[in-house]
Amino acid sequence: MTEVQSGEREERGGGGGERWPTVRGRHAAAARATSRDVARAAGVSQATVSLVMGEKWRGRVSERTAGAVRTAARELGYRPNLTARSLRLGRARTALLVVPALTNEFFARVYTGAARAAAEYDMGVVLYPSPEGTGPARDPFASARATLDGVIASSIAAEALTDLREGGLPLVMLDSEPGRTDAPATVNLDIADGMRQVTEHLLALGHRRFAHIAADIDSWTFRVRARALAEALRGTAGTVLRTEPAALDVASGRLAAARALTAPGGPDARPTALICDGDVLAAGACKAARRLGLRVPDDVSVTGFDDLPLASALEPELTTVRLPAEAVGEAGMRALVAVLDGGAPASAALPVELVPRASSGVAP
Amino acid sequence: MTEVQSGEREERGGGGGERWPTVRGRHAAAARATSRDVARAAGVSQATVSLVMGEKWRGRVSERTAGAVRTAARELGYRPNLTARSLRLGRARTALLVVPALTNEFFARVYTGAARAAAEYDMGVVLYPSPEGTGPARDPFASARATLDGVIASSIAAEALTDLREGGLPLVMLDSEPGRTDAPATVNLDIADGMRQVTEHLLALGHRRFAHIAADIDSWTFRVRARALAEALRGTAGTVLRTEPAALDVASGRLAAARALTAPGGPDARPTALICDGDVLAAGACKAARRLGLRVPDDVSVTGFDDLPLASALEPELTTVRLPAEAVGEAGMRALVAVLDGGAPASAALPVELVPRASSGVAP
DNA sequence: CTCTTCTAGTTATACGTAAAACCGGGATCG
DNA sequence: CGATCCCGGTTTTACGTATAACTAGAAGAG
Repeated sequence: MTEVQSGEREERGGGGGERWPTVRGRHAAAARATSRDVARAAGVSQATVSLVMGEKWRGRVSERTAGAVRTAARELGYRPNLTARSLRLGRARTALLVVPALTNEFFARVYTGAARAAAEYDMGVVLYPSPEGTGPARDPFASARATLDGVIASSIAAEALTDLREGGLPLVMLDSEPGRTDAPATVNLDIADGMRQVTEHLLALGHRRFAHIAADIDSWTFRVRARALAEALRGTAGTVLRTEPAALDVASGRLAAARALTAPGGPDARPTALICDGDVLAAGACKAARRLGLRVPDDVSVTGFDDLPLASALEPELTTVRLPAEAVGEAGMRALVAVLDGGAPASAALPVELVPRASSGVAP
Repeated sequence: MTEVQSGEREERGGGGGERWPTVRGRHAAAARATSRDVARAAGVSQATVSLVMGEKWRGRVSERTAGAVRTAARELGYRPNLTARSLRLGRARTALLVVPALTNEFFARVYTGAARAAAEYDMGVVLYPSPEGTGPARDPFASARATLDGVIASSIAAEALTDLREGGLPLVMLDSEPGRTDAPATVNLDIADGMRQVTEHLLALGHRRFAHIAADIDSWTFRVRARALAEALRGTAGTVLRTEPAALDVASGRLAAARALTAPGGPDARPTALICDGDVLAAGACKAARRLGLRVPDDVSVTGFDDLPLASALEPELTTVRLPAEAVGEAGMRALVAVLDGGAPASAALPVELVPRASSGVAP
């Protein structure tokens, strides 16, 4: 693999040579049949072909002619040029989905849901793996190689969205603080409820001393979790909550959990439940516990968040919160279409679900 | 969430109403400045704007005028309409990436790599989560909402590609049988070498009785693994290989491994190493071993494939084979660009790397 | 019989851009 | 001094489609 440094590209374009590596000439594929070719073959005008292909020929074209056009189209292997169509219509039927990182399965699933919903509206979704994806693509709108009708931004801080707003396109925010943005529509997960369910599940199992292995990312979803956890504990007397921040990977989770489990005060002060902000962190927490000679869940319960495949691959299987990622993408797409149709701004919050498994048990 | 059945859509479009839910009218955003607007503001012709913005004004436009154009463009917030540009140029600078499932992190990483490489060529990548993604999108070319310059297909059986070939576009195949297709270019992983490394690693640890927990998918990558494994064992006397097929999930891996570990012949005939076709299967295999009271790696070694984050989240951490997924996507994109530039068909095989970790140890 | 309406199309135009072809005038050259 | 060449632009055209505006003929209305 040749390493390619894609450093600063000069804006003035001064020097010699092409601005980009050449991708020249048309390939054989460019010999596609156009609507005019079909028209010629069918002995009609181009407009008629357009009418027939667009299924808009109610009373405008006879059944005979329409049949001839369709036959000709099929024989020539005609496919309408979507670029030309987009230009003509002024709409590309394409949405841009901005996600932090596609390798996070949550976002892959959001994409899947969005793409599925888009297909129902004969729309497409193009991805922009965003800000933190440090690739050379700087401009979301240019990275989409087509005109865009709208933008769906998932889990992006409202502040980081200024360049998206700049485009002036309809914007739907997913998984972001409701009300904080002036986006016409938002779709959120009821994260607070998820955290509440986790907490109550553990309280019901008799736990009183908790540690929150908290993602050290300053975003809405994690702030909500911390708040919901604190509130849920408030209802029960004699609870203790300790918070340990961690980056979102296994190793950090392990370190944070180790800190929580070895805090001064001895075994009697040790938390009996580790509430983690993600399954990945929970995996680390399990490691930490085992390394300290503690059994999960007998000595310490561990809970995750997200319900990744990882959660059921671990041993013991993780108690976690299932997030309807596809549904988020789907709802986001529908919301965008609603906005494009001139609908009123709307917000939705999707329910999440506690999945009790083997990593949580009665308090020791 | 409203459930939406997106069943068969009639091709004839007979009935009443619109074919698709409406997405009508232009949004406020459509009031974008065009090159003509910029021209007017700068007091030049549209052609001049095009020249300046295209960085092709070597000796054609004076520094003064170019400056005026750029100023006007900035003030009007001008962004060239990529759809129009694509139409004019006959190339969309867009490639279609066909993957089996984006939720498989391998493919998410392939996409990431392809997108990064694409950006270097000022190209874009649009996804088509393919055949098995049973969504309503049937037509890869229509699902991309733009004209395409080429197609990159990852891990798709050559037979399933007929409708991709039909488009007549340049095609690059990733991770597929070299020579089997007439694709102008292919990029493969040296899977055989990976399996060889695993086998030799285990042989060196003294293992002689193996079980191959094999993906029950009939694709090139898995056929190669089985063959390479068998060949690698051939060099050593007294080795035993048993094959257990499994679907690509944890539960199936567990069942297959359980079958392998409880086969008749008692502990002396039991395999001491489980070679799994994927980390997910390996996770299942570890579960099976532990459930049978066997310790990993003391009683039985387990190896995976892929080096997903899962591999290092498990306990013990998995010995596995790291696949340079981003590099595959990157090389695929570069190969496509080469083909578009009229280059000769080429094939590449990328090296893979054994990552020895805690799940493999000396034979008991 | 004339006027309207309907049918089944056609002609013409616009979307926004890139680039080929053109063009006026000053400098250069033989 | 006339022909040539560059410089710095402008005019024009084409990409492929969708659709508004038009039209020729037939049928029906009054």
